[in-house]
Amino acid sequence: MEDRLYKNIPHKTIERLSQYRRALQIYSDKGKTNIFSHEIAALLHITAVQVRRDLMLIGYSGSLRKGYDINDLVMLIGDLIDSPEGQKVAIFGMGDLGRAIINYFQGKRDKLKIAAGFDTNPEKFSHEIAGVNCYPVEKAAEVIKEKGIKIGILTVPGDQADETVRIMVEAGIKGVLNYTPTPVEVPDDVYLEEYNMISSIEKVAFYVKERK
Amino acid sequence: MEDRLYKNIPHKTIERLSQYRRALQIYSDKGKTNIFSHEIAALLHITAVQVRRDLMLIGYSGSLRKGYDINDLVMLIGDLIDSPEGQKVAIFGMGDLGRAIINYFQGKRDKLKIAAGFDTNPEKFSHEIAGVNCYPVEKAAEVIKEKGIKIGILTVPGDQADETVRIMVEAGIKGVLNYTPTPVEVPDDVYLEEYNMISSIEKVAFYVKERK
DNA sequence: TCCATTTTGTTATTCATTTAACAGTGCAAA
DNA sequence: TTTGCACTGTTAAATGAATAACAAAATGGA
Ligand SMILES: NC(=O)c1ccc[n+]([C@@H]2O[C@H](COP(=O)([O-])OP(=O)(O)OC[C@H]3O[C@@H](n4cnc5c(N)ncnc54)[C@H](O)[C@@H]3O)[C@@H](O)[C@H]2O)c1
Ligand SMILES: NC(=O)c1ccc[n+]([C@@H]2O[C@H](COP(=O)([O-])OP(=O)(O)OC[C@H]3O[C@@H](n4cnc5c(N)ncnc54)[C@H](O)[C@@H]3O)[C@@H](O)[C@H]2O)c1
Repeated sequence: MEDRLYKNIPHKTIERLSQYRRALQIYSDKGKTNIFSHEIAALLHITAVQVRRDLMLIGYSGSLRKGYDINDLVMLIGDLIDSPEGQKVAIFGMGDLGRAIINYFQGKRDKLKIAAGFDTNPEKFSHEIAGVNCYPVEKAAEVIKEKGIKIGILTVPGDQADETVRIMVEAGIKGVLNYTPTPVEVPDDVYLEEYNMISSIEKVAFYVKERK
Repeated sequence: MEDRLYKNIPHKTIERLSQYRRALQIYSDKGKTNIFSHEIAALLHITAVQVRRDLMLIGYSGSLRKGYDINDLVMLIGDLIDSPEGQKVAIFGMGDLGRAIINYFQGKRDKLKIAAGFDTNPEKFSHEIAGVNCYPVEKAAEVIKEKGIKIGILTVPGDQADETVRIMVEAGIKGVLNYTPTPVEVPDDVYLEEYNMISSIEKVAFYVKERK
């Protein structure tokens, strides 16, 4: 099974591929058609070896003299990480962070669209944000199934995280990005990614302190 | 040198310690005074072994029958990751994300305070957010030195990231948390942590797609 | 008193990721 | 032609992190 191959790509490589694509766009906009591994590396402040290794894993070969064809590479990365028919995302919790994410993300990616927001506060229902409608959470299952949403971003208050993620999973969400400081649990067939901003800030603070 | 020890603690352990502290608070608020490794593990959805291993690394010993003393542990984690005199943070870019972070973070941590914001847009200067004043970036060096700020969070537009981080470093910032999609470079004596939200979303989308 | 149970602390092992080493190749210049 | 250079692609080694394995200690009950 060909797809199996992709399963063996390290998580970190997937993250970098997403960043390579952005970096390539910058070079492409400058009118360049080809790029060397060390140029990609410089843009991301990583090593050229790592770039080549990542590209090896996705089976792309560059030209020895001209490096990589930017268009080809952008397309190949797209083939790998994008879903051809596109994927839809829902935001749970239309507060400060939820709104910031919508304003920031919407329109950035062709194949990835925020298709709905959910909240418990009726004040949020009236107006849309960057073209995204806000629905009451009670309608989550209905809206998510109707629109075929499979990805959910969790930005409710921490004490609502468990209950909300339960609703998300129930409604058919298969990937959760949790920005809440509360770790949540999902079934095995749901992919979970958590990011704790306070930990990040404290981590930076710790290493600043230690270096003194 | 005793401090050397702490240098060998894995980065991931530092992140978890920050999360342990939050979890411990929850148990403490319930009136509990002691906790077992498997209880901490359950709150964070990790294994008890990992909790014990992390605590071993910071040199804390629990009681065989009663587990860990919550107060002692909270204090020890504080001794390790907090700076006794406190640390100050500056936000560069008082846009949607910068404001969300201030509203969210300010007041959450005793030893970590957002002490200033910086922006180029004069409209931002007039009013403060959650007690945080916004200054023009030209004043960054002055304000940062005066207040003794050592940590900076970068939330300017991507194309301003390089120039802004240069200003930060110049002004004496020793730890940077970059939320911009543009990777930045800092001197060796500055600690850098980058987080790319789009990569995270694309990563979730990728694994959702692959699991089908 | 002694044994079974529970939980800790630590060492050993496995797994994941990065970095290093190097062979191979195409081109340009001698 | 041949040599040197600047790349790529791949295998090998090193580092970092999670998991497994297990000895040791404290308690309660047989
Ligand atoms: N603001 C930040 O910069 C930031 C950073 C990191 C993490 N976070 C976390 O993200 C979450 C949201 O932060 P925020 O600053 O946007 O808070 P917020 O209070 O502005 O927004 C929370 C939103 O969730 C809604 N809500 C409450 N209960 C809900 C439920 N059960 N179902 C659906 N919606 C519900 C509220 O009505 C509100 O609109 C919090 O958990 C916070 O800890 C925020
Ligand atoms: N909003 C989000 O959810 C989100 C998520 C992830 C990453 N980001 C990134 O964070 C950054 C900010 O996002 P945002 O949504 O808050 O954008 P924004 O446009 O709302 O805010 C940017 C702010 O930076 C200020 N600014 C511009 N140039 C500056 C300079 N040279 N020095 C200081 N301040 C300057 C602007 O005046 C503005 O207030 C962007 O790089 C974005 O890609 C945003």
